[in-house]
Order: sequence, then C-alpha cells, then structure tokens
Amino acid sequence: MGIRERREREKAELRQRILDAAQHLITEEGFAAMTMRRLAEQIEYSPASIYLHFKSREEIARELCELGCGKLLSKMQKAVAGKDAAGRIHALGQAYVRFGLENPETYRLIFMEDEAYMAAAFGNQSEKSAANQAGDLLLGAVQEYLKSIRRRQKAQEVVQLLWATLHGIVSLHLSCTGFQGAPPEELAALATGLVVKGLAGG
Amino acid sequence: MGIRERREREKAELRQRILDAAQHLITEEGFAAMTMRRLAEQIEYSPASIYLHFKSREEIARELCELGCGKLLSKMQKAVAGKDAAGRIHALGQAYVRFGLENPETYRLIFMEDEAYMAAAFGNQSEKSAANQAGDLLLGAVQEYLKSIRRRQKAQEVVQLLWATLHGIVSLHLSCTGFQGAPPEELAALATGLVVKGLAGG
DNA sequence: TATGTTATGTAAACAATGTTCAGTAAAATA
DNA sequence: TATTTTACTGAACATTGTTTACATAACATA
Repeated sequence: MGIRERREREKAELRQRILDAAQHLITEEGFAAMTMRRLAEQIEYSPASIYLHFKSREEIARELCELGCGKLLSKMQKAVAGKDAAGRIHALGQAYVRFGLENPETYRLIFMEDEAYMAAAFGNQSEKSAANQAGDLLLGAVQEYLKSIRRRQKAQEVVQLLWATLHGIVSLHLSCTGFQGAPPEELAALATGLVVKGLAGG
Repeated sequence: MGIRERREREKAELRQRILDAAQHLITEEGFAAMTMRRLAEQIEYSPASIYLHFKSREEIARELCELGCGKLLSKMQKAVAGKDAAGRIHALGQAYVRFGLENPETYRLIFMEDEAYMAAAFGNQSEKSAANQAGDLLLGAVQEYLKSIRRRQKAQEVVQLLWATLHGIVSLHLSCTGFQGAPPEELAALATGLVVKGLAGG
C-alpha cells in the first residue's frame, strides 16, 4: 500500500515549501526577516511545526547556503567553457561578481552573515562541496596559467588572493551602499588583469 | 562654584566607563556578547541607566567603530613614514592587514557586522572621517606611483581595488577560521606586489 | 532652614526573538 | 471498533533591546 509513500512525499513537499518560503523571505527582505514565526505564517503552519522538519533556524540557513553555493558553482562552470587559462581567470572573476550582484541576500547569507555558514560551505573537504569545486575551477586555471608562463609560484596562494579580492569587491559593494565607485565588474576585470600581468612581468 | 563642573565630569566619566566596558566585552567575547544587561552589570548600574548616556546599543557600537577607525588610521600613518610610493602601498597593505589580525572583533564590528557602521565610517565625507583619511593615504601613494611610471589609470579605481583586496584577505581569514592557508601578511604582500608590477608592466 | 526643582537611577513592563513541551486531534493499523 | 502511531499546535520559557512611570537624591531658591 502506498500510504507510507504518500506521507513521505507530503512530508518532503512541506519541507521544500519551508525552504522555498525561507529563500523568498531572504531574497525579498534579508536574512533577519526570516523569522520562524513569519516562516510559519507563510506556509500556514504553527512555528513549532517547522521543528519537525529542521532542527533549528540555522539548519535552514545552512541548507540554503549549500543551494546558493551550487548556483554559484554552476555559473562558474558555464563561464570557463572553451577558454584558455587567462581567459578562464577573467571569466571566473566576472561570474563570481555577477552572482553576488544578482543574489545579494544569498551572497550575504553565505559569505557575510555567520562564519559558521561559510565554514560549512568549505568544510566538507572530503566530499567535495560546491564551494570547494568552485575553488578547484579557479585553481585549475591558475595552475595552467602559471605553467604556460613558466612561473614558479604557489598556485594555491594566487587562488586565495583572487578569491579574497573578488569577495572584497562584492562585499564592499553590498555593504557600502552609499558609496558609489567603479562597478564591481570593472574592478574584478582590473583585478584579474593585474594578477595576470603581474605574474607574467618581472 | 564647581558643582556643575564636577557633575559634568562624573557624567562624562560614566559615559567613558560604558564605552570601556563595551570595548572590553566586544574584544573578549565579540559583539553579540555586548548586551545592554551585561553592560549594565559591568558598570554596576541598571540597564535603563545606559540610555541616559546613549540613545541605543547601536550608538555605542558606532562610537566604538569611530575609535577603531582612528586606531587603524594611526597605524597606517606610521606605516607610510619616509617611503617612496611603491613602498607606501606595500606598507599600507601590511598595516591594514595587521590591524585586522590584532583587533579581530573590532575589525568585525567596523567592516563586517552591519553595513550601517561601515557606511557611517565612510559617510561623513564633508568632515574627513578617519576612514576617509586612511583612504586618502592610499590614494596619495597610488597617484604618486602612477605618475612615476607615467601610467594613465584612474587612481580611485586602483584604491578601491586595493582596499577591497585587503578587506577580502582579512575578512576571509576571520571568517574561515577552519581553513588555514597562507598568512594574511603574505597574501597582502603578494597583492600589493602584483598590483605594482601589473601596473608597471604591459 | 524649609520648599520647590532638577538631575539621576531603577523596577517593571513591552514586544519580539528562537525554542521546547505537554497535550490534542487525526490518521493508520489491528 | 479499539489502539497505536503520527502530525500538529497553544502556551510557555528564556533571551533580546527599549520605554515608562515612579522614586530618590542633590541642588537652587526663598
């Protein structure tokens, strides 16, 4: 009899509805607006019911972070298609920055809200998480580029620098809303360009 | 009669004690630990009394941010003494990163806790805030360097990129506590070095 | 010295948060 | 139909930041 199957399906559907509502609230009004009571209101259940599907508010956030990282990874994967090493570095930078601009609240949640979320994204180093795979994309491009210019330089260090730079560009843009300088895409292009040139020359 | 003077002095002293206690709590246990009740406990007054000196918890935080920015500025000012343009860029990067490492919770508060604090730090563009002065230090060095290599490039853009990069290095280091890569000073040196070389070459 | 005024301080309450738990109603099973 | 399991919720708890009505002490004035 398919009764159990049906109930499991219903349960999974409700869980998904919670996640959808959470994502929606965060996208529209930011993480702080995603309270358990507003979430409950959205799905038309009591607040306590949410705890039948998630251990805590933080667990919901963590799951959304993983989904967000997946989205970022897929953007970056599409960006590298059919390009040489330097071109991939540039394209990855643009993809990263655009993800941040198009999904500001999701970006905030993953990288700026709580170190725990970010640590979780990079944490599972045994099973390659989406964030780690994104890092590998960057690492591959940098390694190939360093090889092509016959330069001995720790690729990991360059990757860390690039990621930090891109993160800095996005996070300052999202935080300093008043201050309007050069657009993030332009800064990212300048950054990747200078890294590429700087490594080649000298 | 010096009665009014004495009372004003006492009031200012209590206000300062609140700030000190707040700074201490933040330094030791982070911003979240700085609750009005714990603050009241520290100064041995009731929570409501704090509101006789500050409009809100946020106002206390903002004032600590300004103090923090002043500290950062003074570090950066010392760093540039008696150096050429490229040397100043390097030294400013090192000073910035070290400030973040030595005052992690203060750095968090200013740049990572709430965009409002950071916006406030950069906001008063009429009266030059400490943060703005720090930016000017960087701008001066970059302008002089660009001139010395006869390169036409928007100095403001390079400053933005440098600041974003340094912020990215520090904030990723503070957030990704688990992940241990290259030390921030090394990354900052690499960053400033690549910018300097990248601008010169090509 | 007595009285009025002002500054100082606090207890208690309010609204909002995440979370827990006892209890209930419904559904599945026997 | 009776029993057990599951799904669900109302009410409460411990926290927050903040406000308000009230008390008290210190001061100024007559």
